[in-house]
Amino acid sequence: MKNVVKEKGREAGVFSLYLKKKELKLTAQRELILKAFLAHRGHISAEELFQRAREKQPHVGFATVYRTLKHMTQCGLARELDFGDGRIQYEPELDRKHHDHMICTKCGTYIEFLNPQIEDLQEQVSRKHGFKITSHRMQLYGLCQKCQKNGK
Amino acid sequence: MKNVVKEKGREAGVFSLYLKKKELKLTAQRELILKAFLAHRGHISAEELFQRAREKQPHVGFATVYRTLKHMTQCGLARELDFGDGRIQYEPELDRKHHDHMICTKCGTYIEFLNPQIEDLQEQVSRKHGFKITSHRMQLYGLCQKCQKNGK
DNA sequence: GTGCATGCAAAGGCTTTGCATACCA
DNA sequence: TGGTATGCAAAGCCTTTGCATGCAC
Repeated sequence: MKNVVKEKGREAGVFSLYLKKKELKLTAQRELILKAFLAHRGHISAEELFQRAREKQPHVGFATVYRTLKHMTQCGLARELDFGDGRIQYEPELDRKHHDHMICTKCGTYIEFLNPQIEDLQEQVSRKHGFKITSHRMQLYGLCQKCQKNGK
Repeated sequence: MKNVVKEKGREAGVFSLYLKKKELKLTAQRELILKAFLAHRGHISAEELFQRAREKQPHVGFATVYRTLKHMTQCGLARELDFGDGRIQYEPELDRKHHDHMICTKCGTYIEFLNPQIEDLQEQVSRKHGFKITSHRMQLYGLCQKCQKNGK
């Protein structure tokens, strides 16, 4: 039988299944943090997610957010991003197409993009080296349109 | 090895010029750290560079290494790399062709590569978004040939 | 009930900063 | 000589861990 999870969304299903398999528990905090994470729909730092979780439930601890993010990453719900600013960013991953980022070094905005040709070439290059890719990161740094204009 | 000093290489020139321009001083420590950095010819962490500098001059300080790395990065002699392991790696940049990395997630070895087609496509994509690239990072994560075999 | 989960605080790892002294230009 | 640079240690950041208590299963 295909899909068993209905009203909760596929993510919640994935998460609880993952927890069950690992003999972990589905707690109120984990649900809350997952929900807040998904609701944000974009890059978010642990700190920020912590704030959002706290808005709903003032007792949530920092450590719990970190631990939950680890789990969400493990089961493929979240992806870690490293923009080189010294903190890890997370973004929802499940049911999102893979993509890369252009990051404006002036204002911090980012553009998501996906270029199939580049993805192909990455495969080709690694094959040539006998390397087996499991994931990749690509970030283009520079100036967005707006900042280019303002700079002049 | 006392008479070798004549061939200081272009890097030393770049560095002292940079220092002069910024009205900074060329100290023994800065020379030492630069030399150790260039001698290594590969990725190196601040910690490691600190060790190597200490071998030559036992009371070099940690902070000095960090401060010097900043300067070397500023004047284009070094490039910061972030492999996502929580520490910054540095590599010599001047007179080195730009390249990207494949990193084995099992044994940590890395392969450097450059694919002109990918570089072109990066330019194209960003142009399409009105974005002006100043630099980029691309890391492919996966298993190197050796670890693929050992895994089986 | 039994273990895992939580919250708090404290500890870790890497990097930066403050300060008195040392040293280059 | 004056202003940087240095070394040391302490402080900062982000993240992880320890521990007593709480809670899902």
